[in-house]
Order: sequence, then C-alpha cells, then structure tokens
Amino acid sequence: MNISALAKTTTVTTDTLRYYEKQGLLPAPTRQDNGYRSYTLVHVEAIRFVRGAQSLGFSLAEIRVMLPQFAQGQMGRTDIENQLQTKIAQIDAHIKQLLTLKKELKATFASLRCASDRPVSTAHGTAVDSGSGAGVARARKSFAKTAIQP
Amino acid sequence: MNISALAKTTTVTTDTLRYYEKQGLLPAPTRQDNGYRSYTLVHVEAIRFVRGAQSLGFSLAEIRVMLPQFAQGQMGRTDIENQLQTKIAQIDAHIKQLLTLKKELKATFASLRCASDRPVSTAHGTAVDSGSGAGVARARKSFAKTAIQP
DNA sequence: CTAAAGCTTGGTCTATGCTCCAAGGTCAAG
DNA sequence: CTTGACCTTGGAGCATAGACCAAGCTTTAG
Repeated sequence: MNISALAKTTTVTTDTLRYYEKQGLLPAPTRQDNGYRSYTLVHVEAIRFVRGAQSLGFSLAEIRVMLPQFAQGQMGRTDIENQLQTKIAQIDAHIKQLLTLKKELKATFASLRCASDRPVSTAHGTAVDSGSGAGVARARKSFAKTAIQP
Repeated sequence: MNISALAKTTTVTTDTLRYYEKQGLLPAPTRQDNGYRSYTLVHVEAIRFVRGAQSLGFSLAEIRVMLPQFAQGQMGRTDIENQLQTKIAQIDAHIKQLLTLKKELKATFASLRCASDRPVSTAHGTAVDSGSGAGVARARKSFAKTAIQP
C-alpha cells in the first residue's frame, strides 16, 4: 500500500508518517521501482502501537525504545512492564492529587460567599495588599502541599 | 519582594516569572521607583496555583482561564469544577487504558516463547512480510481498540 | 570609586511533534 | 499528450514552555 492508503487506514497524515519514519518510529518501508514507499500490515500495526502509546502519555522518544521490544516480544518484557508500572504509578499519583484538589476547591468555594479584592501585606514590610480569604488560602496551601513536586 | 526573592521562594526561575507575567498567568506586579518589580504574597500564591495546576496536567492556556476564577472565588465555581471533573474523567480513562494494556501485554508476553521475524501479507496482494505472532496481534488489536481516540 | 550583583527590556534558541511548502518525478485518464 | 493526482526530497514554520544572552541601568559592598 502507498503512503496515502496507509494514511487513510491509520488516520495519520502522510507528513506524520514520513516524520515517524525519519524518527525511527516506523520501519523503513520497501520501495517500489519508482521510489514510492510500499507499506504492509506491519506498518499499520506499528502506527497503531505508536498512537496508542502516545495517547497513554508516552513521548515519541519513549515509544521508540519500546517499539522493537514490543514488536519482537523477546526480552525487554520486564522493561516494558516496568515502564508501564511507572507510568501507572505516575498517573495514580496524579489522580490522587486531582481528587485532593477537588475536595479542597469544593471546601473553599463553599466557605466563600462574596469575595473581596482586599490586598495583602508584602513579605518584607511594604504593605500593598492583603489576603483574600482564609478558604482560598487554605485551598492553595493544600494545593501547594499536595501538588508541587517538580 | 524583588523578582529573585520570589524566584527563590517559589523555586521558579526569574525568566519563567517574567514569562508567566507576559502570558497573563501572574498579575503584573507594582513597580518600584527604579522600575524593579515588586511582588507580594498574592504572587507567591498565584505561582503555586500555576505550578500545581501544571503538575496536574493543565496547560498554561487552561490555567490562564482558571486563574481569575480561583483567585476571586466568585462565579465560575462550576466552571472550575467542570474542568476538574473533565480532567479527572480523562485521567480515569487513561488509567483504564493503561491497565487494560498492561493485562494485554502480560498475556501476550506469556504466550510468546521465542519470537520470529516472519513477514506479513500486504493489504492489496503484494506479499512482502507477514504477522509476527497471534499474541502480539491480539494485544495490538486491543491496544488500538482501547487506546486510540484522537 | 569601582566592581559585583541585581534588575530591565528585547531578542534569539531549544525540544517536541508535527504541518506546510516548493520543486520536481510518476502515473492513470481522457 | 496533457492534465491532475500522487509521490519524492528538503527545508521552513508553528505552538508550547520556557532557557539563555546582550546591552544597559541601579544598587550594594569593599
């Protein structure tokens, strides 16, 4: 199949297909006498793998190292599983943070009726503005506590 | 507080602080007579919010629209909650996909002993290569089914 | 006074993941 | 045989989220 056919069956643009090939995400297809790329089911499935992994949050660089392992099924099995475990753990942590934040936000908004734009004191004395509500401050604090670990 | 002080307390570089300001993610600070930016706790908390939201997967563009709502606590409360719900739903879906894929991979690898590099038939007849294992094909199929919805 | 450290703006550069374009060869239909 | 669709390569451009750099003030320390 030519590149446009592959593009259609995978719903990936021809540009992206050539890009993936250049990036080593897609095995170089055989060429016809005229130089046209000739794709097979192998490529269809490789692209499915790439797009699937991508939708799960893997970068193309990560996928590039996973691809041969996945394609051949030999060795690296634990590597892939480890990577998956890591990703899952990250996403689990993400969810926990999100849920925590959600709770905090709910509590915060519940404790606010009308907000004011009163300013807060500065860190080193020059009073310019002051806190805008205990609820918000509390939520933000928790947000910071639970969510920031760059 | 000056920009470097804010940078230290928030562990965000001064470049990033100016960038956030330019992007409307940080309220423009008042200026001292010499033109230096003068930050307050408000900014500290805004940055915490930005970084926290960022670590939860929100883009700066998304955060930009959430910021005023969060800062003021008035109106938009449901907006923010809706956005959070959406994000949570997305991440939940993500997890499901990951878990499904993990299962598939485990099954696939378990059913493979030695892999072969045999080729697969092409889509329109020109036989060039063929499938590389039923287990892998099955896993990929499920992967495609569960993971691809761009 | 002078040097170092800090601040300002404005601009360029990076990586990722594409996307679009130009110039030209190939192929199928009328 | 010409038109249009399709293919090739190479290179430029875009959005995101900054990082880095230069020229030129200001402030602080010795």
